[in-house]
Order: sequence, then C-alpha cells, then structure tokens
Amino acid sequence: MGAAGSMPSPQLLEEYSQFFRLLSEPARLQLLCHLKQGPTDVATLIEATGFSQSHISRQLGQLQRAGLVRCDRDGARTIWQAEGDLVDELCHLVQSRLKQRLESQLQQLKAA
Amino acid sequence: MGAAGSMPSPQLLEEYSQFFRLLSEPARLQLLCHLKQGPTDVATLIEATGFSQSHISRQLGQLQRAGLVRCDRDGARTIWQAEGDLVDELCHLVQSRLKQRLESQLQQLKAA
DNA sequence: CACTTGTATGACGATACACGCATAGCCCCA
DNA sequence: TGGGGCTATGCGTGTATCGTCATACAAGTG
Repeated sequence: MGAAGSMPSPQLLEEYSQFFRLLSEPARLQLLCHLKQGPTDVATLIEATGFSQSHISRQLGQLQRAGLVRCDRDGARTIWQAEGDLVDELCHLVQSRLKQRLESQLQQLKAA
Repeated sequence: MGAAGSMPSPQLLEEYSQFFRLLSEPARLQLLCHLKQGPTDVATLIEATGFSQSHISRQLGQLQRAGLVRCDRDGARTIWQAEGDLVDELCHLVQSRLKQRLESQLQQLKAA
C-alpha cells in the first residue's frame, strides 16, 4: 500500500482482493496445507478432506490459475503439489498478528 | 502453515481464512489505504470513496474488530486511522508474487 | 429541552460463491 | 476400438455478504 501520498490504483486493489479471496476459504487453505506435505493425488485429497471430487477439482483449478499449485499427470491420475512459499509467509505474518493480539487482550484482562 | 508433517488445526485455518476474507473486499482495502495516509474523518472517506455512510461504518467496524483500524472521537465526529503495518507487508508480498508471475509469463511469450 | 450533526444498526434486494449431483470429456488398457 | 477409472463442468440450491434506504441512537449547540 506504500507510504503516505501513494494510493494503489483500483486495478491493483482489485488484484489484491482477488488474491486474498482465494485464501478466504478454509477449504482452499486446507487443500494447500495438504499439498504442502508433498505431491498428492485427488483420491487422497478426497479422503483427507471429505469434500466431493467436483468441489476439489474446482478449488484446485482456482489455485492453479493463481499459480499457487501445479499438477503433473501420472497416466490418468493427476498429481498436485503446492508451488512457492507465498502462502506460508502470509500465514506466518497473520499468525504473528493473531498471537500478538491475543497476548495484548490477555494483558488487558490481567490489568483489570 | 509450517513444514511437512504439521497440519494447522481447523480452528486456525478458520481464523486465517476469516482474516484473509477481510482483505478480499476492494472496498475495505480502499478504506485501509486511505487511512494509511493519516487519520481521517468519515465525511472525507465518503467523499473519497463514494460509498454510503452506512456501508463505510460497517466496513470500519469489521476492520476495527480485527484490530486493523482504531478510532478516536473528536466530539461528535469519529477520526479513524490504520493500526499496524501487517496489511502493507501482506500486500507487498502479494505484489512481488504478481510481478514475478507476470514477468514469467512475459518470458514465455518471448520464447515462443 | 429541542435541534442539528454525525454514527451505528435493522431490513431488504441483489449478487456471488460454496457445495453436491449428475454427466460429459479424457486417457489408459485389453 | 470399446470399456472403466479419473477429472472437469453444467446446473440447482442454500447461504453469506455487499451495498442501500430508512431509522434509531449519541453528542454537541441554541
């Protein structure tokens, strides 16, 4: 977002928000987490998450278009894997913030 | 999200996604950007964004509950300001990724 | 106390999207 | 080349959330 005086263009804001929207769904984060453990086929993802095949296919498609995930074909099967560490870094930052916020609230309660 | 072998709990995934959902709306990002420029009253935000007063009030409320924004009362008016640099850091990371991705696509085109 | 100004909230229509079901497409193998 | 498993997609439904209007609430001023 930059320093005072520089507003991002509406287009850029739109891109940011679209990206964050991808991560705003627990199902997609869950899939990303599973793929972080290593390349996985769809059957395993269905087993692990309980989601329908069609749902998983759609979510993986979205993640793929954003470049967060890639797939290699193994015969008829498709093997998916996470691509890059961006999501990890983002989640780490958010986690720090959540922790910091809870600790601050704890302090408030102690002081009261 | 951690290294291979550690899956975040569903609750944590839910918290992550809720946080990212906050940033998944251009209107809220826009408000955050304006508040980055410095403390601002609601009338100015209405002028700057064209949104209705009620909409702005709701969005600021959500951002406030997440601790991304705080307000001080100036008599009857309310002065809002951004709190913390988390969103800037997140956007910076995402922007790097977007750039990197576009450059990669450009390379693809050049090679073809 | 009325009145004006500024903010939060209930109600509501419109839209977006998560999910699942059914099915069409695709790829391998006999 | 036809059959069987795997994946993508059209469709329907339910739910959540945006964004507005109208209104209630709070706070300062004559």
